[in-house]
Amino acid sequence: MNTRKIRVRFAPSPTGLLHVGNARTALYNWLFARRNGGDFILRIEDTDVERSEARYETQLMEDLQWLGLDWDEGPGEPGEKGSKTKDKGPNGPYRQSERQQIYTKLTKKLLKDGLAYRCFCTVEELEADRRTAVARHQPQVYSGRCRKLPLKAIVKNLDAGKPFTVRLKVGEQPLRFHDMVRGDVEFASETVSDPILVRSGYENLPGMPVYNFVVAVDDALMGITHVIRGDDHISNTPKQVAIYQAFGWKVPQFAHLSTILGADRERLSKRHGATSISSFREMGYLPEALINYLALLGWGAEDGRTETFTMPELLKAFTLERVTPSPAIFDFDKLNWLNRHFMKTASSSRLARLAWEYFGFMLPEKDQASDDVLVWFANLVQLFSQSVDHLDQLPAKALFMFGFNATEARAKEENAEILAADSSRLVLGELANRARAHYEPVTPEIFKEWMNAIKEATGIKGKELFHPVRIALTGTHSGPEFDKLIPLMEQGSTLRLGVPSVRSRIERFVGV
RNA sequence: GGCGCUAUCGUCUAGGGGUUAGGACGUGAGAUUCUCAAUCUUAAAACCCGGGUUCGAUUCCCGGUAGCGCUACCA
Repeated sequence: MNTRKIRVRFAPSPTGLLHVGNARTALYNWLFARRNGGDFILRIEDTDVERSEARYETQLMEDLQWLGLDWDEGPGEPGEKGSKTKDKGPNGPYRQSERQQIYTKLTKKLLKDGLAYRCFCTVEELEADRRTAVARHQPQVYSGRCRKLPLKAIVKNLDAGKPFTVRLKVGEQPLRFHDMVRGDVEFASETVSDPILVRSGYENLPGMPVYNFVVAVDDALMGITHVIRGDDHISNTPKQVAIYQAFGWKVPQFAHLSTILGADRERLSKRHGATSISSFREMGYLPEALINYLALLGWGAEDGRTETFTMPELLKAFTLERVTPSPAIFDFDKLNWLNRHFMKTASSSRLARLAWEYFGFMLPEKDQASDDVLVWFANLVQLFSQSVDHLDQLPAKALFMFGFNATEARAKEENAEILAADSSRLVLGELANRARAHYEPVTPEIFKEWMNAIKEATGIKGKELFHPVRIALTGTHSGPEFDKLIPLMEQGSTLRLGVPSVRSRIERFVGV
């Protein structure tokens, strides 16, 4: 029955970093739009002048782009740090701060049509009403005192220069809307009462419109067909519906997404650790892992078992009908699992490119690195990324590749214990003998021969054999397989990165 | 206080009037490996409570409880 093109919007306020909750809202909007051939609109709700900052707006757009969520209409592309950009799309402006005249014009219309009225009640009066309402166990709503103010009284107040707010006249009928996630929702009109549309102001100096007014106006004027947002807006929705009705606008479909909670069941916040998209990026999470995880937080595939999705797969599978209404706790473990999954499927060159920055002084400037270094590093990243949750953990794991402190390795408590054994001394002695007599690069084959020979000569095998050798080479008794490690060390030692060769490691550790 | 939303393993979820209540993360055990990670196998683990409807409710209805949200001239 509704053949209008689907149009959805994501409307963040630039008062801080984009966090995972909002990012999920953006994702669901984007998926819904893309899947149904609709438009995804980005609108900046920057009416809170105190807290809004242009740099957050830029950051916001960069975060969305990083996630792969592009918009059809909105404030252009992110500009130079915090500079405002030109609108893209025919329904702008897309910043609420630039839409004031629109709101003022519509307020006048409402007033003229008798659908809204000036309210001269003071904050103190309102506060008193509220207190009595609570005492009487009644809803705290506006009494409607100024609704029936005779014209004479209004003129008198205006002449006296009294400031006023503008309130909407809400009718008797219950306010209903359909929620695609929760079904039909209904509010009795007396629990909504006459909401303020415009803050205190004067005839010649109108006040600022309030949020509920501007969202409804913007959504309607921008032709939004589906409002997908957080469930903290459910209680606002009847007010917005009343506004739509006053203007005679078609009420959109709503879909209210559940809250994302921390492990303590409180709303997820900075207190729970990293929650902003940019912090996840900085930690070396892959965008596709975050997207996949966010998709799973409050939605499940139809087959009830698929957990990993690429973006095209998500696009195919996602429907609003399968979004769950109950709140979800953010599970860092599962995110980590997904990130490990996507690190395995990512190409080693991409991983290497992303991981480069975490290695700081260990590596040369990226654009000055030779191809040999690039290839070597890609191999290193591929090997070590198997044992990390996210990329920024890589340098700690691979540190021993770049330098080797024999004294420190010996001093470590768990190492000292192993090294103290007679068998270890024997093994390392044998190893040193072989290394001394060997001037060619060590291959995994040669290394294997050494180990076999040592095993024969000493009768030591298994842990007693490998543990001390691993410590001598890497400084710890855990790490990747020697087959992979040995070539990496040998190749690395030719690259002027300060990577010690196998032989030099042994020499440094055992002594010459 | 009022209004609203929500309720299946620890977590994310599937399911739905009769099921061995399924999957995934995490956890335990085992296999593998020199070790860690990975991988494979395997185990433990859930329908908030009380009424009603019904031959039968975890599923439908009502109530309670709990959590969360809104209750602003914030967004």
